[in-house]
Amino acid sequence: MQLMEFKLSQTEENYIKTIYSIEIHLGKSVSTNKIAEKLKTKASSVTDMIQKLSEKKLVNYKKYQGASLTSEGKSIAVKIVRRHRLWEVFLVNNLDYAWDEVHDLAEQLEHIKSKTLIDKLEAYLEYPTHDPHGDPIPDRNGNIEHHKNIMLSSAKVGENCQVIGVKDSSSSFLKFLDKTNIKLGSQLKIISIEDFDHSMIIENNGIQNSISNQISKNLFVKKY
Amino acid sequence: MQLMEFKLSQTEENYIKTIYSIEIHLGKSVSTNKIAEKLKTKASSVTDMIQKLSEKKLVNYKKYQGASLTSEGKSIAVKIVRRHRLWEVFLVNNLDYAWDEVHDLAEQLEHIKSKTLIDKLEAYLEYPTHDPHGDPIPDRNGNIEHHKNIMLSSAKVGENCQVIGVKDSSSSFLKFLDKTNIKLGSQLKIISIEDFDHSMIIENNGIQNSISNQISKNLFVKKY
DNA sequence: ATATAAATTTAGACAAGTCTAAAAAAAATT
DNA sequence: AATTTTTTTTAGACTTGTCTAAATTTATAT
Ligand SMILES: [Mn+2]
Ligand SMILES: [Mn+2]
Ligand SMILES: [Mn+2]
Ligand SMILES: [Mn+2]
Repeated sequence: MQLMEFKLSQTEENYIKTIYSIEIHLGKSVSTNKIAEKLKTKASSVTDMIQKLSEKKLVNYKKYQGASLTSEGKSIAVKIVRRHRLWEVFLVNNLDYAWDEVHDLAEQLEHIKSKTLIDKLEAYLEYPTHDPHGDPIPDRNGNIEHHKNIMLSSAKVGENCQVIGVKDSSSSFLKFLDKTNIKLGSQLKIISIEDFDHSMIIENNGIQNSISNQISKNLFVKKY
Repeated sequence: MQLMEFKLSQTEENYIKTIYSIEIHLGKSVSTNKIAEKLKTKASSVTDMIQKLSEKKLVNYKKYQGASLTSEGKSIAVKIVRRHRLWEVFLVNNLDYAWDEVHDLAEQLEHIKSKTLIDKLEAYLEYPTHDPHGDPIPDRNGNIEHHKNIMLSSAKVGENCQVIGVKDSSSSFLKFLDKTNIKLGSQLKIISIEDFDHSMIIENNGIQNSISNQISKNLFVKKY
């Protein structure tokens, strides 16, 4: 059966993307309330929409059992994520936005409909593999690299880590990182870990800083 | 009275832009039917919308008298035109689209809401003054150059003209120009004009071509 | 096992924008 | 001036997506 081309509304796309991101995160089907919370809408509205998406075979749904994406729904979600992240790259690399400023704009731009636009944008940006927050960009066929979930918080004293992504993309978190001079690529050495609250002293560029567990739990790193 | 910031829907913006372009063209208030035709909607829908825009003081409206933009409405329209044309420049200059492919995409992109995006895009594009069809781009204060309405059709035998814009931006017209090797900046010499149908023989880059009146009426030129 | 609490779904209403059909006004013809 | 035609407006219905309030189901706690 060939992939039908769907013309989805902006709203439908937002629901699909939201279900996708929660499902990835939790690894199981997504509750009505979770979706409502993330979309800042009401549970009753969510029920309506997932029933509609279920009729379109984009969502698996049984009453009171939560929702999960079908493979077709997942493939649409990945396309939306691809558009979102490529636009974020453009905004940061070309238009000189800071990494904490681009999310809301990308939320709009990801819904622009065109058969050719995103591939042309990707070529213009020279095929970036990650967005400004370190998240992988799916390729044109929907293949997406798996984020290895190593958080800074799991590192041990004496280890060296390189920052490769942020879990929380909120402006307040990103601005804190700017202030502390932590960016993608930063090389951090764990000097010590406080038993009581799991805060860490890290060395970054020769400078030592204390970092709360709240922070270290939101930084993806790779050890080296 | 200070300029209120309006949050208009995409639909409202499209009505305003449509009224603007017809009003500019005709120089008088715009009939319900004309708007309906251009927006491919029904007259009754148009009546509803212009009444709504009238309540918002963006449109002057008296029953059965057609609609015209207030100065506030006009200022909004110019902003939309600015966004449209800057996006068209980006699509052609940076993403390698042809000039006949960008209109529908710009129709979507012009509705992206942001206080900063368009000025940043304009800077990135290095402050272009005209879009790919030769139409002037309003500056950030809403000032827009007046197109001098000299059409190629009004040129006389022996005169030299430079193409500076197209009146019709339809894909079929633009593709015809591509085929005939006429582009913005092309220098045309009028070799002869046929009395019967006002078709012209023009010389372009050393090559002579016959051009119908339909064509010459849709090319903005300046004489030199 | 029952009672209580929490989550989910249904029912009914509303706003935005659209449409068709009918009524009213304006314009064009005779 | 009266009639016909065209344009515009109104009335009522429909769609998408939202909400509140009430009903139902599932989960939790006694
Ligand atoms: Mn984002
Ligand atoms: Mn991102
Ligand atoms: Mn255009
Ligand atoms: Mn244009």
